[in-house]
Amino acid sequence: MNTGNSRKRSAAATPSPQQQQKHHAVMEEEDLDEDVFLEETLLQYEEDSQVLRELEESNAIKERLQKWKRPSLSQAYIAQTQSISFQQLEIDYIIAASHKELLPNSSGQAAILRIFGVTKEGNSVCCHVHGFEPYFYISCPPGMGPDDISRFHQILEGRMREANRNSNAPKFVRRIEVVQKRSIMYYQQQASQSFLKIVVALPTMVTSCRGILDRGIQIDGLGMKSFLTYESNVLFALRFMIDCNIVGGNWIEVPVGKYKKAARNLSYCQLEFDCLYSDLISHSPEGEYSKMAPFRILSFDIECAGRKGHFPEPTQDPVIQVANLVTLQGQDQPLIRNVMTLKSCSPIVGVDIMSFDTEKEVLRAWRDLIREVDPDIIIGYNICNFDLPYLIRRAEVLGMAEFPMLGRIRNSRVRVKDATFSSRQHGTRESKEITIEGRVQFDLFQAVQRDYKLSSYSLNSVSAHFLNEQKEDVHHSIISDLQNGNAETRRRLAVYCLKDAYLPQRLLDKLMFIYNYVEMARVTGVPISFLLSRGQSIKVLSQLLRKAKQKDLVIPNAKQAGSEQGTFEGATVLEARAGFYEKPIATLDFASLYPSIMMAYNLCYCTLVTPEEVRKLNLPPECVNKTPSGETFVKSTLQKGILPEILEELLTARKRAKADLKEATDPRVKAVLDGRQLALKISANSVYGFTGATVGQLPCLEISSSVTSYGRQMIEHTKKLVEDKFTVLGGYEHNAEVIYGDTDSVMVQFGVPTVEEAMKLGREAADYISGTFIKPIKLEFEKIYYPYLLISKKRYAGLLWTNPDKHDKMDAKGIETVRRDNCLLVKNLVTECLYKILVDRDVPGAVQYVKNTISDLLLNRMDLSLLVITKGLTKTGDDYEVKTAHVELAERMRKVG
DNA sequence: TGCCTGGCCTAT
DNA sequence: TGAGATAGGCCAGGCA
Repeated sequence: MNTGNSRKRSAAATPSPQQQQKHHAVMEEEDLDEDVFLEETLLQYEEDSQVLRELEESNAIKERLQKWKRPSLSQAYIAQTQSISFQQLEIDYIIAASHKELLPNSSGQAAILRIFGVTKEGNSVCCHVHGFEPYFYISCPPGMGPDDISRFHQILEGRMREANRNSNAPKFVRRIEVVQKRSIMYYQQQASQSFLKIVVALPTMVTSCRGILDRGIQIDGLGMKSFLTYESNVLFALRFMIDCNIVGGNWIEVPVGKYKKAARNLSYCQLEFDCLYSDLISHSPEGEYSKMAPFRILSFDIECAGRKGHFPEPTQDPVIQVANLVTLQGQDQPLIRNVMTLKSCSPIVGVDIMSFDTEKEVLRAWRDLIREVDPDIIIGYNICNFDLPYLIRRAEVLGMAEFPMLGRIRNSRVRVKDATFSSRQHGTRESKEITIEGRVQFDLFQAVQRDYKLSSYSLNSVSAHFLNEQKEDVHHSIISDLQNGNAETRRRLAVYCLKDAYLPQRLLDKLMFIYNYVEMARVTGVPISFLLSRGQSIKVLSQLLRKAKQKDLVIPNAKQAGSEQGTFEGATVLEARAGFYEKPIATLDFASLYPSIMMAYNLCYCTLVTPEEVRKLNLPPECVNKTPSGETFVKSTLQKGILPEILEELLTARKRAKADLKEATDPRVKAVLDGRQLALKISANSVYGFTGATVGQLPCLEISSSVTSYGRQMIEHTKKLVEDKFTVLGGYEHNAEVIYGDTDSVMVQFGVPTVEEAMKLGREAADYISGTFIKPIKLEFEKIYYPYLLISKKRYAGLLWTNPDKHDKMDAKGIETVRRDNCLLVKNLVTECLYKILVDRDVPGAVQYVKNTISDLLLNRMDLSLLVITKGLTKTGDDYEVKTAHVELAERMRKVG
């Protein structure tokens, strides 16, 4: 890599001194934030950094600061003659006094939303949004008139005051409106009914108010009455996004005249202003607005001088180096390469080295870098659970109160919270939650762990896997020695540290995380930060709330809405006729099985009919479907389900994205589109899981058990149809046999000897059977396995063919070769066996191979202990058990063969 | 030795 | 207040 070259390029990207000068003149005239910003920054240095003040004189520092800074604001922004468009990355809110000018009739404290983002020129934005109020719904008791509502309001206000005695809020319940809505639960004949929209002063009051209504309140004439609340568990920032049609990572525009420049800057952002929520224009992410702003991405890594044999602890072990890499989104070379070292460090070509005498200065310099560079996204490897908490704790230990001001809000500290994330999918994980206001944290460790199944998640092995690149070879144990050496040894450490900052950036690019995550945020509507910190269900809920809002439906907050807790029956796995098949096996698959079932049978919360209602309403049989699990849903002629509608939109959008992807030539556009089609597919598949999540937001087991019951029926139907139609009696050469099938697939032996013939029959069968199902359920011919080794349910291997000329690859499912709980020896042994069986077609040879390998190992125990790290060996200390397991495996293969 | 249970990991 | 689902194979370890 030519670092000299990239340095020149990055220098050209920042404005020339002359340009700066020009802006400066204008700015002085207008007394603008740029200038104030600079002044305040310098003041800050005087306050808390003596060393920097001394160096302030030096040109090197000025140059460095110049390079770190964002591009200056253009004239039009400064003069406020242009609307402000920016890509939003983060939205949060604060509690503060209402804006007098924008909301003259309001008083007291209010929630003010803050949207952080970047303009297409690369200027940072902090937009304070006023006037959006927290609210939720309850259904309106019948016969409630305006007087009753006003009385109800008074009672509720009183109860709220009682429950929040420490609060000095002038008012809790701002107002109660009657609105026409309908619950999303169950099919209902009347178009809508009255609901009360309860608007409260602050977001936290929603929870408190819900509690009161849950427990019940005394109402004249009605007695003690408890209320089911609706949409009372929607996080305030998400509520705002939904109501304003804002999706994660989209572009927002505030027209000229609609924004007021803040009198005092609360943030370090270049453009900071106030506006009303009703004046925001949210652009859907299409065309120009599907592009990405040039975010600033900081990748960093720290090194600590741990004591020998101990993992570094912030209470004792100092931070000795911090490496930083700053890259603009969309560029392939970093803008800044920097290392901060404790004690001197020899130069590294193309790297800005800052050396300090004390650890405090190192930490302070890093804080200053964050402030000056102003990154939108902070990345690294395991930064959320190691580097960031370590830095913060370490600064605490050193008594540096000024350190943890890393966010975009002036004088505001980062917040650290212990959090646990537990799901059946990922298990229970302890983690630290660190809030850095206005900046997105993206931990590559978390992202890779979520999105990829690997045997090891160390930075080294992940880099080797995806990048074919390894870490610099420096062992932990010698870090302290390198630090205590000289400028040369510390240079070696710095190179290591830099590489650890460089690899996460490479992974981010290679795996296209920015594109994929921004697209996921856009498709599902949640903020980007939710994608790493929250589960799958918030994404479905966000889509559901958006769709429900369009249709004037409201979502109840009840945990077991409409379904008794419990478990439900899943999919059918057809009996596996274990064996070694030397004739081609055709695989027929249902495309997106569960989504298409939900669409075909209109399964939704709002189409479900309770057994009592079925009797009461006396619905004509042609208007309803009774599912194989015994539930009733109305057909779309009476009421179209919103889950099916969401799914249709997701799947048609995916088709379009895939079509556009074919047309696209620009690699960036391609990346966006590929990220989008992936996000759309994942989203469609998680809707079913959402309805079956008994500990989720809106479980509905009637839906999920109906989905699986249709699935079971379909796979049995498919098996029967294939075996009935493709027979000698039916005019075919052989009788077809379904030898296996799982959930949405059947494996068929048509009896023909060639791949080509099997493909032809596979296609014919898929078309024929598809014709017997309701749209959009479709059975597709997918691939041929030839030969095919079926060991048992969920365990098989075969050579996979998608065209008749040559096989694509060897494919193995569920076998030791794909499992991560076996030692490498077992894995390699079995892979070799499969190769011999499937490619060489030599089953006795495979068995002999296993026996030979094992007896070799028996002869050489040394090799064994080096190679085998098995559960059997480590747990029992008896390696013989492990070997019997291998022999058994070989025996089984022999039997099967 | 066979039978059962819990833990782990995978298939879909 | 935060968490997609079930089916199923195989092993370790306890017990008789």
